[in-house]
Amino acid sequence: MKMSQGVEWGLHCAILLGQMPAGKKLTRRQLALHYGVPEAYLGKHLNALVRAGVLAASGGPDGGYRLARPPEAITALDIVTAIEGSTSPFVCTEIRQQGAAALPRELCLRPCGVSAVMAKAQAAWRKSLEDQDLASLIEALPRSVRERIAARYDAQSAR
Amino acid sequence: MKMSQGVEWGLHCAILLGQMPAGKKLTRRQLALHYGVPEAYLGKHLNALVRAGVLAASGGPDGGYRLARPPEAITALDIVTAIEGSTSPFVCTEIRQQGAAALPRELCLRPCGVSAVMAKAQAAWRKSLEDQDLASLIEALPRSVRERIAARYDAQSAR
DNA sequence: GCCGCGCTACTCGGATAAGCCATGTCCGAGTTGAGTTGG
DNA sequence: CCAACTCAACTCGGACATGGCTTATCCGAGTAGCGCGGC
Repeated sequence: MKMSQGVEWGLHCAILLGQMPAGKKLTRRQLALHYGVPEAYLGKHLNALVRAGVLAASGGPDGGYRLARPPEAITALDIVTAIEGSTSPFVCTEIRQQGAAALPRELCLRPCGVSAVMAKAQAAWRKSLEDQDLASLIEALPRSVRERIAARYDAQSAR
Repeated sequence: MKMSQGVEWGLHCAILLGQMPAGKKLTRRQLALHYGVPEAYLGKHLNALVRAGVLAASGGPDGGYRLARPPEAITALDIVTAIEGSTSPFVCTEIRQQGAAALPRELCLRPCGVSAVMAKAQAAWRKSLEDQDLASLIEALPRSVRERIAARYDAQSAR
């Protein structure tokens, strides 16, 4: 099992964008240079975030990405599911209904215990991510780090 | 992100083996036929469970697999990690230390917030799986299902 | 009748090939701002 | 001086190659029971 690298990128980019003053945008090139990641591939993941309604993109000169909602209204789960997909990593193929000892349909109305256990664990995982909003992630950054960011992108800011 | 199919197989096989009377073994062929899955590939996952100390395998005539410990001492997490590996699906590549805005080493002594959030979610997932032992999974099976299993593998049983 | 040995059949285990998804890249469509020109 | 038009550069977005991991399979090493032969 391997999670897409884009999740890390998306989270960091969202945290970075959340520190920008209102209206300020960052291009995917800026984001890619900031973290030293391939620009085009990063764009692919940013696009997924736009589709999910987490980021907003605009084209043309002075275009770029910004948060589509205030950081308090964006959870880590929003970002992860936008990039990674909302389908559970575990898929129950109902093997209890297959093979030589297949159970008849009427005994399989309830989900099997295996599926239930995995679903429960997945729910716990999602809950943990849902309880973390972007604002708290930004607040948790050391002051010195936030100052570096602010100094780098002061850019007489908002438009 | 996609979890290996073998996790489902391993869990079901462990539940099945846990219902056998003490000493009774099942060959990988029996297990594969029972669930209608490819025998050789199933063996690969069963082998992983043996390496992890969850199952015990024996060769020769009347060989096969059995639980290495009583069902109460085996958790769902044991089985999942044995097959899926114990490495976290999320790997932090420390992109905060890379790229044009790389942070100096002395500001990165603590793990970054992103890594912490993902690790916390992963811990919640593991905890959920760890709280489920094999015995409770077997107990949760409908009585009719357990009877079918018993009837199928009565085989004057233990050796 | 009993013990030891060899054999055989059966088991698992690791080394060996295809398929699919994540990765990585490219070029094109769309948009916005600025410059220019005419009124 | 102002407004509208044209242009051009810059942006993102989707279509196109590549690699690694999961899947799938085969054959070989090891083992335990069984039968046979000798004592």
